[in-house]
Amino acid sequence: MQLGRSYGDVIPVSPLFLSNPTIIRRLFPLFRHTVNRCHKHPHCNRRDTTVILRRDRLAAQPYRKESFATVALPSAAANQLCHRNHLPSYQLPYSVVLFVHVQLFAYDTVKKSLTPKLGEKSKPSIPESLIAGAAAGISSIICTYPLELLKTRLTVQVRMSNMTSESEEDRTTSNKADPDDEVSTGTLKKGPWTSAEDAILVAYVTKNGEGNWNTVQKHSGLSRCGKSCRLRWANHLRPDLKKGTITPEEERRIIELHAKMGNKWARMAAELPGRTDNEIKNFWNTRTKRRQRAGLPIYPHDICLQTLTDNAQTQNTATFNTSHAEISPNNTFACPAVEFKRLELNKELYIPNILDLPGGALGSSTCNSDFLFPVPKRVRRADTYPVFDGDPDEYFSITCSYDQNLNAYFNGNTSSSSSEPILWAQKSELPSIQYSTQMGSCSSPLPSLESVDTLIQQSVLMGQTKSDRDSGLIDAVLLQSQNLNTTDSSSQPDDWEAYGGGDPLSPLGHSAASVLSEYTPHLGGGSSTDEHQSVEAISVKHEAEEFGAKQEDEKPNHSRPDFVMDNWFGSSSNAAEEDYSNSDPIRALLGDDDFGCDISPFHYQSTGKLDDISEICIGSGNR
DNA sequence: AAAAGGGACAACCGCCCGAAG
DNA sequence: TCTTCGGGCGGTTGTCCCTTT
Repeated sequence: MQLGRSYGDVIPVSPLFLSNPTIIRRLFPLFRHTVNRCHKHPHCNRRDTTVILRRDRLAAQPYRKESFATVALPSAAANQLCHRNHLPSYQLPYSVVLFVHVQLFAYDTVKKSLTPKLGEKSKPSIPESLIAGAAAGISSIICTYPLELLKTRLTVQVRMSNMTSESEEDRTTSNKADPDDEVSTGTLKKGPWTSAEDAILVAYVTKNGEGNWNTVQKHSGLSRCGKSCRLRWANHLRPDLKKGTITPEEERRIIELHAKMGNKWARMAAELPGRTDNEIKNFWNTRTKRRQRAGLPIYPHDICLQTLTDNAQTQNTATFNTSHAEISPNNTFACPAVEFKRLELNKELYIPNILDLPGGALGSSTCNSDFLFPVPKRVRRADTYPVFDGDPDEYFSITCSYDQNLNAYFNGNTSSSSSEPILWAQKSELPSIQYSTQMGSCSSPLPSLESVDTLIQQSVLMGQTKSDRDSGLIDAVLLQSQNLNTTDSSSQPDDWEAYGGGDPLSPLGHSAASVLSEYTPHLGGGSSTDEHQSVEAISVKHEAEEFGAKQEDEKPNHSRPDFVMDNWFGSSSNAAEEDYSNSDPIRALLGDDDFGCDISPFHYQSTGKLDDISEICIGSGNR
């Protein structure tokens, strides 16, 4: 299967993925999949399923992708899953879960930790913000990535598979460049971003919105300057970014825009949703270079003619206006001499065919000289714009030849192409360099591979320890609380219970989701009203709209995770409730069904349904 | 099959500009 | 007027991957 430059979007999944109806119903629209026999073992009845993320649909439904997260599995379970599914050991299985599940788990974990056991002395009163912060922290480190960042992870894993035995020398080098060193020294970090930094930035922007980039460092702990944060967000992490190569339609639009605007990449990006100025600039420069090398014109003739016509009309309009209205100070008719002068200068270098030039440059006196002749700095006759070869279809016959599937996708016509491979390449979400020095062996990724992973493993395995309170985070909360509460708190009401409202099982009035979104320590800073609207609440609103908001009379709390799940997964039937109450959510979280081993000794009183969990084995796909 | 070369691309940095205080 | 900040853009670098040898 040809996937272009990027192969990270191919995800072999376990059979459980296919057997879970809710996952299929909710996730599969985001994927294309093909089922293949197991080639490794001829007599094996198992079928491999190759799943490809459909980023066009992800982009069309941003609120859905926000609501899923991936969770790393403990290594033992991961190895077992790989073994069962005949996957190489370097492929790390992940669970795909609803983010609200993770939040609920974090909530209950914190709650359990802070609730005094029978006969135990009651704990000091703990500020709500600290409790919520602890839950938020646990949630964030359990979640490996939102689904949208899955590809980043995929790329890393593929790299790991290719790294057989990196020398210790390289590790030493990587240690020297340890970002922690820079953090400790207080200097601002430069260079590629790590996924951990990305996660922090995403969390910060999700919480506080865009803008005030210089405060990001102060409030989030990132050792990055504001501009670096802004660029990272704008060019890489923004959820509305359209990933993938430029489509022919976009390409044509870029050409048109460039013919009108010149190198105004930001303005062009504004006309192309999901594309960044940098992306367009890179595309244009590459395209220009390529076409110059091939001796092809920069602008197809039809665009030249179209722009020429447009500008002629504009000029007529302008002429009409100038004869009937006041002459604006901005009207460039006021200074034609400048344009003529520059035109003469350029004529000395190259007298182009009319079709070689952007129509805007030719037809309008309002254009600037740079765009009139966007020639390279070192002008050689062969490097200037070649004469159009006269074939009107030359340009788009090339691009359209591989675009039929694309058109089907972007036009929403998927029926005819559902069995076709995705032919365009997907962009890698992170610079590859950032992992290259940190990769260890294939079978056991180094903790330094990603600090996030380490945290995840620790977090997921937290319950395997003797005490749930082994979490340093919770200990820190307790410690800080004790510092804050110098008075005896035994007589004070249980804030946690009070916070949770009347429901002894669920976080009711302040759901875990709302708690997490409302109180996030070290991230708080702004105070806009939007900050109190959790991502989940937003998702619920979208979902409620989509499903007609049927239960208005019941006036559900839209921020409640159980409301989310009811809306997403249809029913709140008794059977479902029973199922949920009987399940061990962490077992489900870790894909227990598929492992058949005890990998989750949590004794967890669930507050949410966790019947829609499944694994994704992240690996090298077709490589 | 392996190595080398080169194109394509992503992403970063630095400089500059305009707006706001 | 100066400073700060956000943003735009050009240039550059490093990596991936395909093609050629």
